[in-house]
Amino acid sequence: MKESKTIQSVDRAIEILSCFDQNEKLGVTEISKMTSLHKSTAFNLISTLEKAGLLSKDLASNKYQLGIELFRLGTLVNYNLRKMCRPYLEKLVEEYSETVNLVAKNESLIIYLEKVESPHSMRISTNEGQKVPMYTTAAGKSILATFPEDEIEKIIQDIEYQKFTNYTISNSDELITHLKLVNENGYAEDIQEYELGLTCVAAAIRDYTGKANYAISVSGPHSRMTKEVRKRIGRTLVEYTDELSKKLGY
Amino acid sequence: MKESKTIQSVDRAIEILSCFDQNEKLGVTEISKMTSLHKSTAFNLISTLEKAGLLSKDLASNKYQLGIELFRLGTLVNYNLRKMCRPYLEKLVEEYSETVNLVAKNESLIIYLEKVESPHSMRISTNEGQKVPMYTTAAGKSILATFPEDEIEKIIQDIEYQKFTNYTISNSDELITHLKLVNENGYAEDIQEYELGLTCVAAAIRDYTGKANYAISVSGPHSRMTKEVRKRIGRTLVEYTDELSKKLGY
DNA sequence: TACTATTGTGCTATAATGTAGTATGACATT
DNA sequence: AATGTCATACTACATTATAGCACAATAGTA
Repeated sequence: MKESKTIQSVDRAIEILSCFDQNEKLGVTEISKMTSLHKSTAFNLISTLEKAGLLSKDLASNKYQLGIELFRLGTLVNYNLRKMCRPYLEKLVEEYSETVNLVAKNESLIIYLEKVESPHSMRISTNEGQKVPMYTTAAGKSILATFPEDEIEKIIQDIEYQKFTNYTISNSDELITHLKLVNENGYAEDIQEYELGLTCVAAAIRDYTGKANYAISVSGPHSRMTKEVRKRIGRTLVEYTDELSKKLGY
Repeated sequence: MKESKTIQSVDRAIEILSCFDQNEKLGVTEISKMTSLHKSTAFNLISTLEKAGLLSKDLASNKYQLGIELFRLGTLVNYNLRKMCRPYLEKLVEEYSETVNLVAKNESLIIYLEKVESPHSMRISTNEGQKVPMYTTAAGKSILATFPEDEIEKIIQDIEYQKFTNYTISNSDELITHLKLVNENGYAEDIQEYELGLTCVAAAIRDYTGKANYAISVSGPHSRMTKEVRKRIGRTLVEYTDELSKKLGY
């Protein structure tokens, strides 16, 4: 991939939007400091974004926040895929009464695209838009396992293992063992690897190349996610994701 | 409001993103035609957006689509408000078993921010990000009714009434009558005005100025939304939205 | 109440940037 | 094999965004 030139003002505008990762509301000066842009430059960019609805001004505090138009554009992302998967997510919740997520690969992370929540009051609750490392989630592992070995090698090299629980995968050998198991079973498990008490089963959705960018995962409290239950969920997931993969041309 | 100057390249970049309203996937040439930009200019803008993750290239078709980063930014919009309202939406679904929406004002339209769906198989299903005229929805009317008379006048002037059903409000007098009723009751009704068989009740959430930018609406099949039911829902909505308004400093 | 600090916003000259035109190579279709 | 269409690369030039300064409004402090 060539280092293509980017357009400065667009880059800067996007950088400004990204400032709102940490803060909900920001003033011009704050933004200019965070981005190291001249206050005047920041102001012009902000005004442009505001006029387009990507930012909106809060009249109470005279600060800016992310605008509705950005929300609307966000809902269009992967719209068809999400629409296509939704009935499957709902079926899964009906069958197993656990929270079901559709996730997408994003660099070395996965991001939660869509969820249907468990009806139980003790349930797993994820947030759409949330990002989590691949190696520590069932969904991430199920996606990773679809990649050819040499690519996996490359991806694995850059992982900085972080110990979330006692069960978290903490080195590449462990991860590769896991991935092999995933390919044998067709689905991946995460048994309290990311959070104590949280256990997930996931299977990947492949496209026409055989690679996966998406996965469906079922997450429940460890106590309810017994070996037996996980096996049943896994089988259903494989069935559903196979159907979806076919629809994507696999 | 002064006609502030906007930054051309940022404007153009946003225009490119908006092209994906109609089409999920677009090539460089298509985009350059839609935006009347030189192909080369479009390419540079697209590359910039792609590098930032706001667009992503589909390797199969060599076309571009909206990127995950845009989705992630979208989930941050009004995050706190949505989080604050969610428990109320859920309570409403539990109590009335109809689909509940949180909507926001956006110019002369309302946009669906968040929903919790009815458990019934016959249910109203809206899409987050969808836009609908204010005058033809309970939510829109409930918001409009909170504005001072002179502002209402101004907004009403620009409405182009479109007849969706036999019950659709079709002129400003009718609308004003409706709005008066909304202020008497504290909540708004839409009885098959937008779509036959679809009936809604809504109440607005006010901020510290007394104006409303958000509303909660309950939507159900007309057959289930009897006068009696609407009244009960209305009262609950007023109670909940009052609580929420207080949290916003009203 | 007066004073100070900090804010958002407006303006302009200039230097840096984005732009359009052209070129190329890849792929598909005929 | 030839033609057309596509995404992508490069460069010179003119347009554009930028930084610096100025100012008014607000918030905070003495």
